[in-house]
Amino acid sequence: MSETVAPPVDCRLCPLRRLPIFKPAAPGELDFILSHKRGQRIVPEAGTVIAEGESADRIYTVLSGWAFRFKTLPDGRRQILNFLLPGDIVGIQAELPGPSSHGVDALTTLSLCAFARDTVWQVFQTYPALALDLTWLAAHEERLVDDVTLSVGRRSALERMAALLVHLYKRAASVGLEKGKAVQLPLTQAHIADALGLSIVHTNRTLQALRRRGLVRVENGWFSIGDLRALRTLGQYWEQPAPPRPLF
Amino acid sequence: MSETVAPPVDCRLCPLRRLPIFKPAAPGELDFILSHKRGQRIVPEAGTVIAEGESADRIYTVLSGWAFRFKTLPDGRRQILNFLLPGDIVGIQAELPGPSSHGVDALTTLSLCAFARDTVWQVFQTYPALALDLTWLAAHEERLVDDVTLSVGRRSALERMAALLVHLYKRAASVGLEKGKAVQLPLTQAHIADALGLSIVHTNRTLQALRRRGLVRVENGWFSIGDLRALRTLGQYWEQPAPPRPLF
DNA sequence: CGTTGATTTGAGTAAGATCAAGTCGGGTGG
DNA sequence: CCACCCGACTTGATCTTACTCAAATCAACG
Repeated sequence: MSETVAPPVDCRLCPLRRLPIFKPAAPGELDFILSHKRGQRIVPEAGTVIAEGESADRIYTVLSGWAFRFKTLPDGRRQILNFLLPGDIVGIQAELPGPSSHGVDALTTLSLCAFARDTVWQVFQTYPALALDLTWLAAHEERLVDDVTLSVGRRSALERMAALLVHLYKRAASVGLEKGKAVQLPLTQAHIADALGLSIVHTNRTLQALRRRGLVRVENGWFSIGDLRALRTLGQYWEQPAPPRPLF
Repeated sequence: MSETVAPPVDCRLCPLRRLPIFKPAAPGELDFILSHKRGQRIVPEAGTVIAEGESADRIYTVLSGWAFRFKTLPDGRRQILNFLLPGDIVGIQAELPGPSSHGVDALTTLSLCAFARDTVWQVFQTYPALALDLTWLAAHEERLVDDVTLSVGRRSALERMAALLVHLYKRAASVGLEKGKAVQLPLTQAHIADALGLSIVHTNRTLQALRRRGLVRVENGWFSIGDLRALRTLGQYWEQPAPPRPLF
């Protein structure tokens, strides 16, 4: 897997920080983060960020691109746990040393800001506020997984699909990936199936059902929502309004 | 809901700390924790610890008893996200102020050690190592939810049941709830159904299938495992060996 | 005893899985 | 340029798992 490590992007110029969903960094924090940064890691489309069951010595922030977290059963069945977009952090949940209980794969070319694992400890020792931010990010991720669990456990296929699409659309839009009324959706139907706990065939038919009803449009990698209200109602999906989130 | 607030149990005498799965507290930490403790909260069986959608001003550690975390859809369908046993922490994931995205109910009479929410911030400011422990506990919980998601999304009913029972047995045993070869299982089949994303009827039949095969025994609230190896194989469930965990 | 909640059983149904062929592009090599 | 290949997507048919509906049993409890 051809990978690149590029010179670090200067955090003070980070394009993500200009987005309104991220809260501004406190004085000093940005310099601290920058000083601990170990460079960019570029993972190609479909590449492995963290292999399931291997221990990683880095943690990352997604600078650009899409990825996903997953687990597999010994016999190969895979469940996608959540998706990672710019601003998300990769690998704090593996805080305890030892093998990662999940894998992370890239959906698109992925640019990651890399940090040594023990940066976490430095943060806790010297920037309690930033440490709390990290914990916030971890807790936020858990919340996303909670939602997925609810979906997979208790929503019908159609409802799951509706909820997932609204979720992804909103998240992509919130990090500036909306172009007009559409966002790029770099997922194959196999990914969607693994995220929803469905077979590929049924995923296909379910997606078609939503299309037929005019609720969503999907065309060569882009997708847009035809009727947001109807999709939300169908999926019983309303995310709680989110205050600006930290960006590590 | 009749509730009690009792005088705090002295953390230095906490019976949980003697269990081998918990790592010893560093000097000073125990006094710190004790000094921030706001007393015991006793929640009766089936009582509400945190109502879904309400903001809680406390966080808790489970001293004794069982509870569970759940989410519901607007139409009432419920998904149990994970179970809480002695030593687990309740409510850090709601670190951001605002309504809790999940509810917590007691399965048995529950004894909780209560702390003010801003204790978290105090911890981060004054005991970085303890703060890291809190984050570890949060990350650990996420891992449990990851497992549930995998189960609900990709395991068959029988596999899910097998995996859940092994999981619960091991956890109960690890906090000293094993009596001989059995542990008390304070769940109704409705709880199991909501944890596995199944209907009650199917849960019942699935459980019977495991019983018929001699893999588990369940009798009036107690349960024991007939064939651990077979259950693990059936459920494709092997937890990773866990180092001693922090206890807040 | 009567009530209530939990568990169990039976019968019929439906959602979603599986199996098996397609189609439809976008490359690649000849 | 064209044949072919491969992966993603579709479609149809059939099968299974798990859901729903309905009712019976059972135990605890007042």
